[in-house]
Amino acid sequence: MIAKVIVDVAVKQTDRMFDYQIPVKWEGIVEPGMRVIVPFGPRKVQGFVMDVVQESSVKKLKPLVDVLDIAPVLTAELLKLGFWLKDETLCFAISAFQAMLPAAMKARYKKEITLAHQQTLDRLPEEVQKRFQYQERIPWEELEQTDSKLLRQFQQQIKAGALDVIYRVEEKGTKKTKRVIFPNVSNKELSSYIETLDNRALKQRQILSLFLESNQPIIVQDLLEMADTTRSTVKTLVNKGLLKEENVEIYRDPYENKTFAKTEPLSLTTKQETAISPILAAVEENRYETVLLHGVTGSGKTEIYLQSIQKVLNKGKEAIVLVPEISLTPQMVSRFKGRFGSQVAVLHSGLSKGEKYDEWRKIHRKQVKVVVGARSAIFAPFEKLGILIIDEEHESSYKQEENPRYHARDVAIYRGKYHNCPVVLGSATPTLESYARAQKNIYRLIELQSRINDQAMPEVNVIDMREELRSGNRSMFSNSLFEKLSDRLQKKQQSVLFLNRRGYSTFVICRDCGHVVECPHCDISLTYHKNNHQLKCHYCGYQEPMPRVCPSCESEYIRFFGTGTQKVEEELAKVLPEARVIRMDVDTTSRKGSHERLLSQFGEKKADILLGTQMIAKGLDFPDVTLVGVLASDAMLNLPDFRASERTFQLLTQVSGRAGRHELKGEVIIQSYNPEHYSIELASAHNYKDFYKREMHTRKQHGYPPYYFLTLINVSHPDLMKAVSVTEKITSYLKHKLKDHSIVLGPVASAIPRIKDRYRYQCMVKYRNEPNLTGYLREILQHFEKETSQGKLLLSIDRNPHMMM
DNA sequence: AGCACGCCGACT
DNA sequence: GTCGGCGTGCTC
Repeated sequence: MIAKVIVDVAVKQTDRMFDYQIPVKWEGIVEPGMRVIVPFGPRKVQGFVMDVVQESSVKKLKPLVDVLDIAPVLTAELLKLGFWLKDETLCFAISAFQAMLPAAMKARYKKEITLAHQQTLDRLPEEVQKRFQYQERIPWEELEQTDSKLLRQFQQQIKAGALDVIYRVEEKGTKKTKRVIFPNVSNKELSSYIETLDNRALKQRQILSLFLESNQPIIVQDLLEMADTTRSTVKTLVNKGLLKEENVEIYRDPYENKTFAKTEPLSLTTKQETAISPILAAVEENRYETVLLHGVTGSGKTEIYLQSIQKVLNKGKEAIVLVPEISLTPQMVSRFKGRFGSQVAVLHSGLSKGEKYDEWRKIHRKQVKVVVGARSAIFAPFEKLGILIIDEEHESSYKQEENPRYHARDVAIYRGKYHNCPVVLGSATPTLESYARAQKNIYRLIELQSRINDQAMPEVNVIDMREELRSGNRSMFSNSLFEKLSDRLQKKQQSVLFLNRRGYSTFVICRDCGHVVECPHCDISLTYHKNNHQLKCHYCGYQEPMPRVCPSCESEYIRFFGTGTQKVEEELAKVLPEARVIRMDVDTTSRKGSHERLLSQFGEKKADILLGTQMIAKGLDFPDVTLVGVLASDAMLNLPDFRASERTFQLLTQVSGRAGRHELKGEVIIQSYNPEHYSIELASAHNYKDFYKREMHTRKQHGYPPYYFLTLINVSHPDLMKAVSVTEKITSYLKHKLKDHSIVLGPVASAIPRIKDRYRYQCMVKYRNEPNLTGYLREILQHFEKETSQGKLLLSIDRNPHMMM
């Protein structure tokens, strides 16, 4: 039997199947979707079995050397999906498969040197002998670090056959095990043995009767505790052959110390009833359908998800729920765990590699029926999917920004069609793409226009910051915001202050000559970090101390500019010294669990003001928050991205949704330098529909999605001229090949023209119908293959880009 | 990606 | 004359 294998070498030349002989002992065991270890050239690599066949056109096949899985880790569906992803995103097959599995399952490769078989040490050079004194195997990296003379000696011995090179493949993830004890004989024998026990053997008797009662394996620690005894007693019984010890694999449960209050389905409002019925119908009829659930913040979308999932579970099927990375807060997790208990696995970036691996294996072993997770959870290896839900459908985190550059929404729809089940996209601010599809009846549109209990939407005031400036207020808080903050402080209500850092970073500028300190390797200004008084580049990590005088004109008036959360915090302390502030940003939430901890502190009312970046925009639901302030609402508007308006609208709507979700009425203050901009005006009026119409109009005018498809080709090279000329070649090739009404733009420098000493150029294609474009793009990759594989030239193609930079 | 093979320049 | 540079091509 022959296995067709995709090997773990992500380059063009090996992006195909290689045939291997399946040794007789594994015939019938090796199946498509399993991981194997195969010899590849002189070394060994991991691979995925794609198919098992009878014949091969290759003459001398090597046998595969190991099988890593008992059951396939990729289902037949996922194998097919992998090739679809490869076609769709122009990535290598191996990259597609690796994206579907937890990182812990990726192979690690080790090269080591050992003494050849039957070789004695004394024949080797002294230096070499020394190295083998304390270890049988010497890691290759260790040798590479030593002097070249020794390295050469080793190489000679390898050539002479006295030393062997061995290639090992290891799994990154480790399985955690625990020792359990269980009876080695029948219950009958056990009880009869108890009779014969000496009267002094109290503990032994106790232990054995515990097993008679429970009839199942007991973890050693638990057993010791239950019988209040020590290892030696247990050992005695094991030695007598009555009990047996064994290691069993256990799962790390990231939520093991938390209890989730069991929740019962809430009774739905009439509006929710109407909204859920088409979803339930699709579940019932095993019918694929994509439903766009457009519900304002606080309209009760989650309860709709929960009850739809309940229906799916009742049918014996499984569910995947995607939530944006950032909102995988305990609040969201506990709603799912509370309703479905141990049937839920959670997959998000807050977990360690090992924890993710364990959660994934729960899915693989069908021990759970519901997965709640970030983007990659869309690949959960379920085989009886009954529903796929993407909450906050518009979130940019659903698009992967590295190969394979997929969008979770597309994968969800692929899987929904495969499993004949509904896909639900939920959002208060759907992407224009999705809403347009709903308008064209490609998706079914379900709208929830009002909040639960008809709670009013918060009142939104837009403050013109130019006016403030004119009237002499140069602080970052408008008078109105300041007054409201003090008011809440007095009433002992809470406020949330939102600072959008993207676009407004704390760059350093000289007030005399206007010189801005930039990164020497990237064309971007450095950001000031207060804690260590350093200037840092966000793209390459370069750091330098904050200069005391301007590097250009030596003026002393060099200051940092812009508003970081740290700066806001300081200002707050000046104007509202009595306010207790919790600051949430990358700096304060980098440690594991700190995100969660800060939020719960705020929830316990240990602070009056929550100040933060993007990460506090979504999903938070605190009853005493009655004021939300957005400090710089238009920071994003000026980014070089055709979605800037859409992002601003989404963000403002999301942020406003944080206020007044319960009995207390909410109020929102939006500070802006562009108050008349339609994103800001319409967001403050809670008017999605008009925003949609308005924005669709601009998209049509400028030839952007949803009217046009987009493909972005990024070229980067250390040599500026080379970067330009390659982009130029690509651009003219595409112009030549594509239809006249398709638009090929370029070569243009990227928004950040240089990162890590590489010049960056791009070519953008706008088109409506180009069935052969994928082929042309493949041609381009092929044409530059040699140059890209040498590492100097970097080409990346993004079909449906979300980041234009 | 690794690794071997092979062809040119500067060294014991 | 050999060592070692890295361009080229292959991996079932």
